[in-house]
Amino acid sequence: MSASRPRRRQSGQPTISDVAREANCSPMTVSRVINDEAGVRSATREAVLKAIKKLDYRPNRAARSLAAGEQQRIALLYDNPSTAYLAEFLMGALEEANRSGLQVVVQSVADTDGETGRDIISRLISSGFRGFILPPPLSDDQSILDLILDHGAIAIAVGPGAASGNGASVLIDEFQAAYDMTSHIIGLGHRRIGFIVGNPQQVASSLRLDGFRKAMEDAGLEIDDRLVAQGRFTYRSGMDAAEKLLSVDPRPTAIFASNDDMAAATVAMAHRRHLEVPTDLTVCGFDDTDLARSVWPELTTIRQPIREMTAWAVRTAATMLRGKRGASSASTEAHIMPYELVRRDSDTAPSLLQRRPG
Amino acid sequence: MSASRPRRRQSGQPTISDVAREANCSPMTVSRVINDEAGVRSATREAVLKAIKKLDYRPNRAARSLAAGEQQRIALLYDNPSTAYLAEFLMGALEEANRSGLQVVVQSVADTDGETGRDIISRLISSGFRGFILPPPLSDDQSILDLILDHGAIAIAVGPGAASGNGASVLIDEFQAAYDMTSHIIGLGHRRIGFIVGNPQQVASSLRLDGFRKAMEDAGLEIDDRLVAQGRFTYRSGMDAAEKLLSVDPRPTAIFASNDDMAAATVAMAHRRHLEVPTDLTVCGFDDTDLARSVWPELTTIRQPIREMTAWAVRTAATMLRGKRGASSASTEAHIMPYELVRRDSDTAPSLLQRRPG
DNA sequence: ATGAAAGCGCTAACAG
DNA sequence: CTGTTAGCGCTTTCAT
Repeated sequence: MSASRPRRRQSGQPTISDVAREANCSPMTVSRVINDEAGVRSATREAVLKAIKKLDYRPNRAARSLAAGEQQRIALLYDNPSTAYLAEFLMGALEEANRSGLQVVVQSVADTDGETGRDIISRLISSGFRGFILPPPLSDDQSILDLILDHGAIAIAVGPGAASGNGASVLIDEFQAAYDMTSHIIGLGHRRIGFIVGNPQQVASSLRLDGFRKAMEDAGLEIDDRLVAQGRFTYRSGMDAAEKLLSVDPRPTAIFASNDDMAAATVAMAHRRHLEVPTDLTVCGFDDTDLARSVWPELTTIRQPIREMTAWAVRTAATMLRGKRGASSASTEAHIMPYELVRRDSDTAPSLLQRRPG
Repeated sequence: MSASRPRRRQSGQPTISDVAREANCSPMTVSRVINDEAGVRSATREAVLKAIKKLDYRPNRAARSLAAGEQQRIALLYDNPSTAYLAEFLMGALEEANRSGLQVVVQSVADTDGETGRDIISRLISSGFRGFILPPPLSDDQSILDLILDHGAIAIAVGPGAASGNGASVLIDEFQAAYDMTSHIIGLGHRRIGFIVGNPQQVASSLRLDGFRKAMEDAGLEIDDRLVAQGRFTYRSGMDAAEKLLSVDPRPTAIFASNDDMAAATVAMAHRRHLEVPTDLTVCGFDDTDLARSVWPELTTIRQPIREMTAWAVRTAATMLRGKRGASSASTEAHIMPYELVRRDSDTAPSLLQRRPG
């Protein structure tokens, strides 16, 4: 009578039921264990864990998100940061996404034929996105953050100038990092130090400038206004700024650029003007992107753990996405990561000629 | 008797059944339409399509891969290409993956604590990966390609030197591109032209060199062996090579570097030696990565559509993955993409002084 | 050319 | 603390 229809099971992979059988419990208990839910006796948990290991069981993501009805996707928005930064940013995100079992979707927010950033975000939200990761300068745009949060979605700001009132963020102490680098340069014996400011739209820029100013001040050094030039974080803007600084008389013996791209440009400009680095000019950067190790001499810079920061952002988004309730509680978290002054070959003490006593 | 338990349906998203109801057919027919399967009357198909549009139906990926039992993931292997290249590569892959509904996993194949590239690939295959995308220099490694193909998985080579016997690949005509660029430089009036070779492990390197050689030959110019320097595609290696070339007497009036990183390094080195670019030295690159537009002067280079190439690779992988049968037929496909000589500001005719008639 | 039934692997909801 | 049941949205298999 009951002709048993052929079963479909295709991938030899073990399933939750296999584990349950092995551990002598129900699939539900296994589910609880793999989801780290409370309310499982530790003996049972142990048994399940053992069975999982024995069978080398790995949860099937598709089944998981289908059953849970979750849209395990988060959007990585970006608006033209430097390529080097973007590459790091992507790598960090992808690695962690893989680990957390999320799908990340990368979406440019720049001049996408008529659609504004707000349009794009609205569209993403209505297609089911509940999580967004924002690198600078987006992470500083409060109106974008608000737009996302107002729709009940999650926004994680990476490298914003300051932890904003709402939403999670991961950042380094920009002010202190710039302060440290400036102090380092002063410690080398420099007195006339130029500074190249970054994109004015990014709060981190002014923070770095503030750090520079404070360090100079604390060292009792005056800041020549002609020695602070405006840049926009691009190589090109760095060349222009460097040219301006190197034309000042007497010219600076050191230049601290707000990022590596502009520092690399400064080195190039110095060479064009027949100045050796670091002999004639000390040049320091910020970020420690790939570029810092590409140019010659390799740049002394501040290592900002971009990859790790993005990874944290993705991980946090994943966590917040799973814990549906109580969004408000954790959502204001700010995670401050350590930076590091990496000394390489682009800095040295000023030459005797340059050091003008008194 | 039958107390109806609460239903779980969560996402307001329309499902295949909603479409079926709207189109007055069964879910199965809708499934056939969205999968482009044969055997649906065109009238029926139209109706379904209309319903899909009306409801703005979008297939649920999780359900799809669960039911089909497919592992919709492909691995992007990489082994330390330049950051600029990597960023382009990733962007192309991610965009397309999003479109094709695949999950991409990025995996470094470089010195990952004791695990060799082969180990990593074996592990990935046994965790269910059936598709791999390989950028250079991996795309030139026949043993890696074989390893993947032998396991019945799919490998797509991006930018290999030549379309390998088996497996799909996407590339540009490296030889012809280098030939064109060299001809362009010759056309400007240059006679003493230096060339910086790329990483010897990449077949594309020798192809570019061959193109250079052939163009010189066809123009009736002799190649001074001292004017061909070995590099490794890195900025650093470019500096060394440029230094060597610029020390040759009489020095070249133009240098064609095999990629933008080395071209940028050449510009930097020229500046260090107090040569203006392009007035004293024409410098041309290859790839048109971000760097080409970052340095000053902006580089004349060959635009290689990395993003589009990777996108094609992902799309093809997706297609091949879905069409389970007849893997051998399509798997040898080679897709040649167009390149473009992008003229910017780093080239010009040699100055009169440099042009030594006869 | 179309449809009905079953079930992919997992988790929500409700008992016990 | 643990198990039972139903069903997520889709595709397979088989029948018509």
